[in-house]
Amino acid sequence: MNDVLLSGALDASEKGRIRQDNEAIILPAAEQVFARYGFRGATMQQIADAAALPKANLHYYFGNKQTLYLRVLENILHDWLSPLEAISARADPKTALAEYVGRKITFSFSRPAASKLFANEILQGAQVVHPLLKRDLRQLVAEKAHILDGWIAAGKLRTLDTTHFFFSVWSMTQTYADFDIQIAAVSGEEMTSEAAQTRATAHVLSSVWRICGLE
Amino acid sequence: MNDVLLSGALDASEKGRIRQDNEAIILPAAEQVFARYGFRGATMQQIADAAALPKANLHYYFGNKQTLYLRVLENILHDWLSPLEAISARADPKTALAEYVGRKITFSFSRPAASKLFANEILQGAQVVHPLLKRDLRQLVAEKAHILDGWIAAGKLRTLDTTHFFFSVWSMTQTYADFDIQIAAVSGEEMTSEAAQTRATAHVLSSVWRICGLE
DNA sequence: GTCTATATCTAGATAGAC
DNA sequence: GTCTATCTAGATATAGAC
Repeated sequence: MNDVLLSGALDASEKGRIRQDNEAIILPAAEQVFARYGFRGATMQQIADAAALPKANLHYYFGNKQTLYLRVLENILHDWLSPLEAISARADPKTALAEYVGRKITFSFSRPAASKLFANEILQGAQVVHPLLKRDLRQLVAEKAHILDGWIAAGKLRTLDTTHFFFSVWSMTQTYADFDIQIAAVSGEEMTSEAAQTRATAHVLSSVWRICGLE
Repeated sequence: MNDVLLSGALDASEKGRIRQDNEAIILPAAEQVFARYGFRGATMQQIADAAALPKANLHYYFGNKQTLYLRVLENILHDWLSPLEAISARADPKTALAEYVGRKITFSFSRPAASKLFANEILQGAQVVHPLLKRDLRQLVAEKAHILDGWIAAGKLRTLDTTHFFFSVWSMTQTYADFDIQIAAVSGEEMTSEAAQTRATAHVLSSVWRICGLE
């Protein structure tokens, strides 16, 4: 007799492994669906279909829709924020900005669903991430803006509003993910090809440099 | 006896007036709710509550949710597009761009819900407006990019990708509506004050001018 | 740990009295 | 033209056999 099959009993490590595997299937599926419809518009059934699992399994692993949404959002936040590391006081301004813009736009092209989910979250009131924006992101931007102000004082950059500068860079880079459909429709080509992405990156980087008086 | 009250009969002009009045109450309420939750996330009950009318009245005036959404979106599209009029071949480049950026950012500050609804529509797949983007908007942008290319050829502007330039200007200006919550959280102030809006406009305009080599 | 069947609630939409 | 009551479909969530 096979007790494992009959009773469903699994030893601790096996149980953990199965859970890990299934969560790794469910979370990306949920990211896609939440990205497209927002929290309220997304349905557990759609996510289940995208993951090719019965709907009940999602509840077994995540309890409820809200928790699943939180888990997906957590995974995104780190990757959304990490490009800011490129801006450090010691770095060369032009190189640092190139790395920052490059990492932001690479995120848009490689994980458009993640960017869209974040956009939906903010657009729909930032119910979940508002505390994080108000504390952590505000603090982080203040630090990085201070570094830019230092570069301006040292005559390395033209004068500009360094806080609004970040709003501009975020929007110019994220638009390639969030508004990809509009961009494809207007430009007449999908931005999936290497060449198209290189062209977009060159345009944004050149724009950012010009804003800073570096070109 | 008052036949009007008892039978509900109204003469044609009165019927039209009541309809006009009620639609004028329902449409802005619908704009707010669709902007916040997208088409699928929004509920007719929420819209009814926002309009302070029974839910059945929405169906009486608009038939169904889809039609109501279409009517709201139609009202937005014209105002979203019209700033492009500022770009004309005969205009002075610096003045034309100032007017264009000014009108785009004014739209963001004066009608944030309209901008958000449009953003949600694109973000969630552009189910409704995709044909319009692919035909009308593409054509319009091609014309305006051609004008900018002419200015570049005439040495009035620095070399730049004039199509991607529009993606950048749209994103930089619309971010003040679509991501207003993030901007308020990070900058520490609501962008509702005259002074804050003037500062944002100055930053974006100056950035656009620098991208074009006009400053 | 899986998955069918189901309970419960809320959505869009309509009927019909007023 | 208004609005309560209600229909039906589809949503989240759970029970319970396997």
